[in-house]
Amino acid sequence: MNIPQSPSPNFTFFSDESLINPFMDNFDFSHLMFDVDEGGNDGLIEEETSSPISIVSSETFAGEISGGSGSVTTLSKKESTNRGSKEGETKEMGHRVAFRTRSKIDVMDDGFKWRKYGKKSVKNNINKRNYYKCSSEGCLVKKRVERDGEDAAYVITTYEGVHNHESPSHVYYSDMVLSYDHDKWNQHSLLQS
DNA sequence: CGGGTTTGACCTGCGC
DNA sequence: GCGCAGGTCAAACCCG
Repeated sequence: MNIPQSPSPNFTFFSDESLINPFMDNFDFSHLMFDVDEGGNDGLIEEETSSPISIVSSETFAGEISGGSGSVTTLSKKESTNRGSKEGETKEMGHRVAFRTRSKIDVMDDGFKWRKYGKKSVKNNINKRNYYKCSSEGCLVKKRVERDGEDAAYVITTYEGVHNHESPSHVYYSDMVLSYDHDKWNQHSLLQS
């Protein structure tokens, strides 16, 4: 079983509440979901058969991993397996990370610069889904942001891909975050084992 | 003027 | 094959 060092190598800004106290006035974690290249089949997937991003199933872990303040779920990599051979060379879907947070604001500042490129209404959700790309040159990371259809107080943010650069925030916080991640993923390791 | 947002059109995959 | 839904494009627009 392979445990990632981070759900998204360059996405670490949210990882420590102490780093973003002002921001935490506006949201708190409800769920953390992630998907990685390897080890994406370590059992948790089984609960995601009906939906790659199942908020309900992730509740299962809420109490176990951190006393209910948050949860972690590995997502099935449906897109990659489906498209696999055809688009594998063009799509850099190595990582997909989804967060479900309770937030007053739709777009959370994760330290990266995003450019909005689309907005769609999706089925079973009265709220629109927003599509963002990383503004950095050559960086293909994408982000989807949508309000939870069942509870608009929650925002579902999905990251796809890996940044090929560091964010300003990452530079400042990397040291602390690294230590945090280590503990966090150890927890995850225990959970899965 | 450059960069970001908006928004309708278009493309693609999937289920029937 | 067709229709639907999700994802992306790109022109127009906005703003600092």
